[in-house]
Amino acid sequence: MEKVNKLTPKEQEEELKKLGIKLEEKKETEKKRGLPPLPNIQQKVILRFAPNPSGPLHIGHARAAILNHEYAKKYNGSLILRMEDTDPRRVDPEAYKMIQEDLEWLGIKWDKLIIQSDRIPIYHEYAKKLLEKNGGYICTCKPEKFKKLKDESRPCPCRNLPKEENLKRWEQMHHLPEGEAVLRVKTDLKHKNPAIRDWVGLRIVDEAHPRTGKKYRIYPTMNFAVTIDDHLLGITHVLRGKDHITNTEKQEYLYQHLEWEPPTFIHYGRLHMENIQLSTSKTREGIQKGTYKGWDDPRLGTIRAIKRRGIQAQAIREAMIEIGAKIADSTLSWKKIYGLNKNILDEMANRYFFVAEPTPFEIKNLPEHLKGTIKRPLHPDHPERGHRQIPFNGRVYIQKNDLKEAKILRLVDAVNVKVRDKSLEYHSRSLEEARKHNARIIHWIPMEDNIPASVIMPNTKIIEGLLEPAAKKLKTDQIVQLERFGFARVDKTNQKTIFYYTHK
RNA sequence: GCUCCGGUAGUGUAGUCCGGCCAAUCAUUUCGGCCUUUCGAGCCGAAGACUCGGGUUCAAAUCCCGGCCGGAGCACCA
Repeated sequence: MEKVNKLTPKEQEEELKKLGIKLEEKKETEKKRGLPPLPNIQQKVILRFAPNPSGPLHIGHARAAILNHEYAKKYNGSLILRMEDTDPRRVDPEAYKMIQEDLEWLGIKWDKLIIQSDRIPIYHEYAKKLLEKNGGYICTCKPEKFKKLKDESRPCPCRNLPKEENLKRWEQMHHLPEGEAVLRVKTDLKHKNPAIRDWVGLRIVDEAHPRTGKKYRIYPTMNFAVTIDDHLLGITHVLRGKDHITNTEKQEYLYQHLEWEPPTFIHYGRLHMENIQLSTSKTREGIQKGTYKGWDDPRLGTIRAIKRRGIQAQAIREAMIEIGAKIADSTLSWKKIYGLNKNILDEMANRYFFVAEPTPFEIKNLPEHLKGTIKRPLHPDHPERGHRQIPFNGRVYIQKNDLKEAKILRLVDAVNVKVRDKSLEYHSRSLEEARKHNARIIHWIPMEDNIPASVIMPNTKIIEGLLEPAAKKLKTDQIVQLERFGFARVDKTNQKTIFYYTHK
């Protein structure tokens, strides 16, 4: 083993060739990765992603969206984006747009967009049908009274009304004040889970809807609207969180009443994100209080925050595919995301010098002929991308923390210097000399030609510094590696270049 | 409290249905070496797990029972 490790990569390769061994096993196992097959594939697979438009998407939504999208692709099926806005009080009018932006960034394409508030008449129509089939009833009981009866598995007086009476009550319901009547779906009053017993399908809401105003007063509940839509849209598989397990059970009664075949339901566990709370309502609160700067505050787990930090959609996608749709909860670690992201970024990000907390020096006794311009590749593995030029005249900024305990330093591609108290003195030129003295190789910035910059860290701390002149060409959204500092995304490029730090 | 569900390395995941080929997969992570004018990348290698206790069986990560731990639901929210 030790012997092998001492060999250079090339020698190792040659050794392998001699022995007739080929390194191809890795590729085979990679092909095995991916999502497990979906059960009950008979016809064209139709899936949906159905968010409540109450804010932009976060990493938890990304899982639902990506999983549905991946399965749709896998089976050449289609994906429907459905906005579930049947509670006027829980709608943020901005969210319709934000959700679509977030999905586009994630690389998710949907075949059809459905907005439930456009479909209220459809739900009313099926409400009537349900009453005609005697699968539901209009209940005018006080909530407390109904709850008491329900908990004792007893029917309320409204339950056994004839359907003609229910249809009449349905018409009257349109003029009743909020809270006075609901349409209940008949289930099993003896069901061991009281929540399932005769659940509410439609209710009166006296609140202007951001999209339809006061046009409607009777809105379906999520369970009612979802069932009708999933059937009408031909959804074959429903992939959703395990918090919907009892909803699935509720919905099954409605499928029975309407004599429809339910889709295949798959529930996955909760997704936590290390050190981050994902709740949209709590995030909104934080923004209103001023704790967060906005939906894209780098401390948040929203898609826009992650994007702003330079995380690639592909990294998120890979992580989600790996987590999959199993029922056990899982915690996504930043390390995992960073690792996946780095694989992508390292290849694409060009390199630049950024000196944090710059300290100025004039190198003493620098031979005149060593002044000039140094050239460094934009990417060490891709010389074809070109080079950047950095003027060197002995007057430089270097990073404060590079001076600690340093005796001899090499300014990369330039010269070696001796560190004395608070000054730098020319020592030698060659790299070999630097190696001999075990000098740390550090980056630097010319004193006359540089660009002010700051890097916003994931905890919102700001690190001030200077950039090399070639960084003038940087444009917003480009991702670079600041050598020896880390990857960062260009956020603004005015007088000063502003970066968002991605990771090491 | 009641009802349901889960528990494989630091994290995620494969294997669990149909017990043996599991001295347990892959990714990420961490560490060591090689290479390198970035502490990056690459290459080589290593570390690290079946929640616990019983039972069934020739044989258990896998089947059964119980404990522990965790989660979900118990709305006129989604």
